[in-house]
Order: sequence, then structure tokens, then C-alpha cells
Amino acid sequence: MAKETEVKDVNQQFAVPYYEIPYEKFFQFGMSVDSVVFGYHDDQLKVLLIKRGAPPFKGQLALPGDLVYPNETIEIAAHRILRDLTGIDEHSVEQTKTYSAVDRHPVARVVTTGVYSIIDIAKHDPHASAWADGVFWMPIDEVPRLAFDHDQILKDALEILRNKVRKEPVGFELLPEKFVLADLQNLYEALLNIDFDKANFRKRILSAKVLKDLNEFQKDVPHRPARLYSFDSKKYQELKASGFSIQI
Amino acid sequence: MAKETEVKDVNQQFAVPYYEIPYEKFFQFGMSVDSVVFGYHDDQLKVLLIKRGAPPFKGQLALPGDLVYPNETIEIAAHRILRDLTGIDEHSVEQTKTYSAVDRHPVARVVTTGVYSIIDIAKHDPHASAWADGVFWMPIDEVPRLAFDHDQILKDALEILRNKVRKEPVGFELLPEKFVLADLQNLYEALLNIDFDKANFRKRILSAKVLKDLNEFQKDVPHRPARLYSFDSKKYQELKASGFSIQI
DNA sequence: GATACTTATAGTCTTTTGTACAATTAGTTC
DNA sequence: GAACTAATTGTACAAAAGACTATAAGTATC
Repeated sequence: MAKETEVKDVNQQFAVPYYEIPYEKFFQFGMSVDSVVFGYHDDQLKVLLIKRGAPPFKGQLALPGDLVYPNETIEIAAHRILRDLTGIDEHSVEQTKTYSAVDRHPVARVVTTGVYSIIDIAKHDPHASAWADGVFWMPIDEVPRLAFDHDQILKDALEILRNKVRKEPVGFELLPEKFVLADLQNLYEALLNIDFDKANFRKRILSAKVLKDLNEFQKDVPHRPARLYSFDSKKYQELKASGFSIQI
Repeated sequence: MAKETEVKDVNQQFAVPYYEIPYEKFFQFGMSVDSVVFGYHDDQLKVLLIKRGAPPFKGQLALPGDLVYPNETIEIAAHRILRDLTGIDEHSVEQTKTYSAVDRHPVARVVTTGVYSIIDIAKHDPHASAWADGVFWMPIDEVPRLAFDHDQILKDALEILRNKVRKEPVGFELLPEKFVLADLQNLYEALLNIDFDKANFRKRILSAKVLKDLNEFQKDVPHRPARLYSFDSKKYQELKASGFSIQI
């Protein structure tokens, strides 16, 4: 909760009814979006970063993000900005939190909304464009200090992802179409920083009945090949509609 | 996900690098906060509404909310605005979502952030002030059509509350200091729309070990008086720190 | 003051779920 | 074929959840 003193100070400065304050005073905010794009590769959870090619923080690593146009929603801006900066076109967008610290932007008053999305790295090939000087998939625990308050935005998004992944089958969006149970387990272990017992993980995930058994098998592995599965989103929708929820 | 066409339209209109677009174009947003204040009374979950005494939507019911000052954070503004409109002073503030539909405000471009808080009705006595023409505690399932997009904001906040209440002991903030297990059960039943078995609810809640047994009893009830408890926040902090979490 | 009534609280029994770990299977490599 | 690796199946025990019964401790009634 905010300290009482802070609240009082603000009040004293504007101690008049709101309709007597000049309209222009209020309509000076810039809005921006910052996207936390998660991917998974080499058994590691990764996040998409850009090298900023424009001030402020030029040259530093940051989340892809920019100002929202006056005639856009935050969600539409998130799509546009991510495509402009990295070329990534199709992706989901979920809000995390809105950051409004008065001095979070060194130049102007910009309130930003964090969003996150989850993509299959193999399906996208990000490349820097517009004012981005570079785009990188960075393993989540190697991320350095970022521009603005993006450290915090990333941290919050990660926490939300970790909570979400236990209740909803978002994990599958990070994997290729066909996968093996061990892949799925590795993903969850990387995501949650937990080790699961292989046999029990299998039982739990299969009992959720959201995997389609493809009756195909791994190829070219130096051991017994494992069964391939895909996520059965139709079955999941049915289950969800009937009030059932999965727990991992 | 947004439709592709919408995104394209927006792009065509601003098909120039962002640094060539006049600065003023971007900094025209108004920011506001709308508070969903939950309370519990008469075995009912209630929400605090105001009757708007200022345009737009003058005379209609709405969530307490207003514009954020240029030198405030959203959270500080939420405190100020709720105090100004209803006199409620101490309260928690948690963000839910940010709403940015271009036409959500009929007069200007206002992006609003929803916040929610949970208070003990008995401890606060809201009264209309500033431009509020009335303040009401409204049972959650009797809430009529509200101004702006406040129906949606309330709906989202309620869903977030319901999710939260199962994992964190927020429920206690809605109850008076000393309560009886039946109170707590009624609260959870009202909140989640579920019936619990009395004996099992008791076992589960007590096994979480976050209740302090006060060794006091109900008075003036026409039957065997029940034991009074209070929430032991110190113990809860310890449990939480040691990685334990409650599940209801 | 005995009896009915109401709700609190304790206890039991069964089913389900979670967890650890052993056994078996099916492939590759040498 | 023997050694090796990982997949898959199975088993046994512990813990939790759920349904239900029994008892306790008050008030209200007569």
C-alpha cells in the first residue's frame, strides 16, 4: 500500500475539483506496450530481446516494445510492434500488468502495459527491423540488465506464466506439433524448476486425456523410440466446457 | 488474437518511422483507474458502486474511478480517488487488467486500469463525496448495467478474486477480526458458489494451520456456541516463506 | 428437570490421488 | 548375443479428499 504522505502530497498539488483542472493536464500520457515473448529450445526457456537502435537506452537490450498509436488498442499495438521490430507475425497476446511509475521513462510520461506470448521457436524466424538493431533468443537465466523497468516486467511475466502453465495447457504452444512425453516433461521441468518422476509425470499427463496418441514413433534415436503425441485441443475444449481443469 | 485487417489499417495510417511522427500525437492519452471494492455482509458478496454525479453517464451507477494525475502512479491514484469519492481510506490495491478500447470513453481517449480491493464492510462507512451522488454496497448478483465498460471490469475482477481466494488467504480480509468456522465456510460458499461439507471444510481449514484459536465462544446464539478464531498472519507468513501454500 | 431441538465438533471408513521405486520392454551399439 | 539406454508398465504404500455417523454442548419448551 502507498505511504500516506505520498498520497497527501499529490492531493495538495491538485486540491481543486477535477472539472476545474485544465483538460490538457490529464491528456498528456503516452501509452506503450512491452512484449515478453517466450520460446523453448535446447531444453531451455528463452525470451526474445532486442538491441535498441533508438534512444533512450540506445544500444541496450530490452523487451520489444513501443508507443501505442492514438487509434489502437494495446493488443493491436502489441501485434504491430512485435511484427515491426522482429518480423514475428502470428502470436497470442495476454496482459500481465501495467507499469505507471512516474519516472519509469527518462524522457516523458509513458505508462506501459506488459504482455506476454508463447511461441514455437521452430516456427518463427525473428530478424531485426525498424529501429531494432538486433533480435536474440536469450535463455531466461542469462538475461542481463535490461532497459527501462523491463527487468521487472520480465520477472512478473515469468511468474504469471509459471502459474498459468500448471492449470492450463499453454505448455504445448512452446513445443513442435509432434512431441514425445520426455519433451513435455523437460519443458515443464525447465519452466517450473522442478524435477518430476518420469513414470508419475506420464501417468498424470495421460490421465488428463488431452493428448492425441499419433501411433508414430521417434526415429534415429540410439535407444528404444518413444511414442509421439500431439495436443488435442478439441478434446481440451470439451473437457474445459464440462468444467474440468487440468493440474500439473 | 486481433484480426489481420485491423492491424493493417492502423499501419497504413502511420506508415512512417515512429520518430518522424509528431511527438504530440502520442501523448494524448488520458489514464484512469476504476476500483472494484469487494465486501461481505449478510452472507453475500458485495461490491461498492457510486452514482455518477458528473458527465459522462451522469446519474448512472458505476465503479468508483477517475482520471490519474500526471504525477501519480495508478496505485496512488486509486487510493486518492476512492477516498475522495467514498471516504474509504485504508485499502489494498491489486491490478486486474487494463482496458484500451478506442471508444470505451465517449468523450476522449481514456485508457483505464482496473484494480480490486477487499475490505471488511463493518470497518468502513462509505459516504458519497466529491462528484459522487451516492455510494452503495450492492450484492454481486444484483448489480445492474454499469457505466462505460464497467460491467466487464467487474466481471474480470470477480474472476480474478475467485481464483485468488483458493490459493491465498484473502478471504479473511472480508471477515471481522474474530469469526467462527461457519462464517468462513459461508464466505467461501458465497464467493465460489459451491457447497462444502461442514466437517470436511473444518478439517481442511484447520490443517492449513493459519487460524489462531482464541479460546473464546459465540454469545447469544440459540444453540451450542462455536469457537472463535482469528487469522494468524504471522504463521501464514512463516508457512509461505517455507514454500507451503494453502489450497481450498 | 426432563425432553426436544439446533448446531458444533470429533471420529470412522472408503475412495481417490500422489509418490517412490522396481520390473519389464524395445530399441541401438559393439 | 551382451551391454547399454531410455520407454513403458506395474506395484505398494502414504496422504488427502469425501461421505457419513456419533457425540457434545448449548437453548427452548413443557
